[in-house]
Amino acid sequence: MTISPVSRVPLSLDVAQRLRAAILDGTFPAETELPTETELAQSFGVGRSTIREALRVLQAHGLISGADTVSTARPRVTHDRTAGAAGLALSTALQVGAIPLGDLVALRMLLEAEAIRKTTSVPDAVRSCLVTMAAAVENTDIHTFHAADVDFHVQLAYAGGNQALGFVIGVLRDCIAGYLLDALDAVADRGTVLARLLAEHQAIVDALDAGESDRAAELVVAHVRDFYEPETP
Amino acid sequence: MTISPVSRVPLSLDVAQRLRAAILDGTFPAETELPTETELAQSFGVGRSTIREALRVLQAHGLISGADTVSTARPRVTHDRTAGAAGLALSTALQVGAIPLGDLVALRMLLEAEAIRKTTSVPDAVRSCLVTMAAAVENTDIHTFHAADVDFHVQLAYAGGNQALGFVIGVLRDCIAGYLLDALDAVADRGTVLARLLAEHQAIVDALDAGESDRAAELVVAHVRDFYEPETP
DNA sequence: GATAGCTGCTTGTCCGACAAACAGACAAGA
DNA sequence: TCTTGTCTGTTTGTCGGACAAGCAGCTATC
Repeated sequence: MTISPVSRVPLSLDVAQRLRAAILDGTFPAETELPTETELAQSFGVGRSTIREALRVLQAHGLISGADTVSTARPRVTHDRTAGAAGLALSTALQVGAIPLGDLVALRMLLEAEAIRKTTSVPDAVRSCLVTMAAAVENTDIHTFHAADVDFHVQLAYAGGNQALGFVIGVLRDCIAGYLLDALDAVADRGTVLARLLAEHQAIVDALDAGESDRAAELVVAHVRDFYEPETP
Repeated sequence: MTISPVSRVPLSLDVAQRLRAAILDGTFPAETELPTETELAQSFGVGRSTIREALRVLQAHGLISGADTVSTARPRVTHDRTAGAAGLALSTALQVGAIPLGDLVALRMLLEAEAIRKTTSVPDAVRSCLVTMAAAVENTDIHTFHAADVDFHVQLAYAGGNQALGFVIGVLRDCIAGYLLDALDAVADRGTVLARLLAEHQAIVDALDAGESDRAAELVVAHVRDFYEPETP
């Protein structure tokens, strides 16, 4: 009877959990390089392959930066982009059908309305998004427009002052982005649609500038709803 | 010049993405076993280690069931538990993101109020949580009470019908759970506090039973707020 | 002092190996 | 014939070794 570990999780996942805990509790502080794979393997008493699998898991959770961007030979720094990972995971759940799109949209409306209600002044970053969008409308550049659109909403969400709110809205946007782009792609008369969207964004900012947060909240709800339920007039 | 792939992502991540796409587009239907690791390695033209790393990534995304439960030698079936993976990712992001507790609580109040406003009938599961809580009050059993408390709110959140709402509330609860338990631990007169919390939960259910969703929503907001800001009378 | 080359380390990938667990076949006994 | 025990093959989980490529730091040369 050599061993008899408590449960039956593979070593690699166990290591992943321990590494995750070590990162979260600050043993490996943020923006710091982790030890070498070989060092980790030795300190955990496992083989390098096992460590690599564990690192992949952490990477998928966004806790360590690594190969998803450049993957050069530089070791690896610690957590960042966890929000992106969460967005991806949420969007996966969405695609697989675990969560209906309509529910996500409803949630987004609720959150954005609340964030805007709490917003008193419009940050410059939001205004510059409007400028970018306007330029994109000229060129009928869907992708630029969409990027600015996303930025607009996220910036506005954070402007409300509640970081949790801003964060979740950002994740939701990441998650819905695919659908949005597809929808824009499928639209025949893009110029008109983009112009209308731009006008709606502008109206929201105008309402906020006028100090009418509640009206801005209504506008944003309508803005989101209309886009996802174009059939309802 | 043997190859020159577009960017510099490691093979394993590339394989992971292709596998992910294959799963999402139905090449590997749900509840089906994937091919053997060796077969996958051959069909992708890579080594088994590479496939294993890719599989870990998919597993972290919740797209394939594998070792997180039993990890027995049975091959592996496909997607499920993507929501759980998304929850973990979101909660990780929230922890790492150093989001103030107050913001999390505010978000939770907003979401729970909305969920309750949308709730018409109280599910039996929620009522049984009340029973469990009552028993826990008798024994001053903090942990059981807390578990039932969490279950109560999550069940109620899903009762509103919006799965995304329930989902996010569950994640938020996970994030806040640590704080909550600590707070309960620090309380001197636990019996009184638990009894009061139980009464508040009961009042929420009563309001819902009476068809007064709005009042129930107010009660839940007060319930959450009072717990986190005990100084404000 | 500046630059070019060398050396070592680290990652990404592959391969071969082995124990353990499981599935199916196959043979022995009731 | 049916049951049961064994045996073999397959598959996962893990390890170790191997090698190419990129990068850092040092050294030697101009």
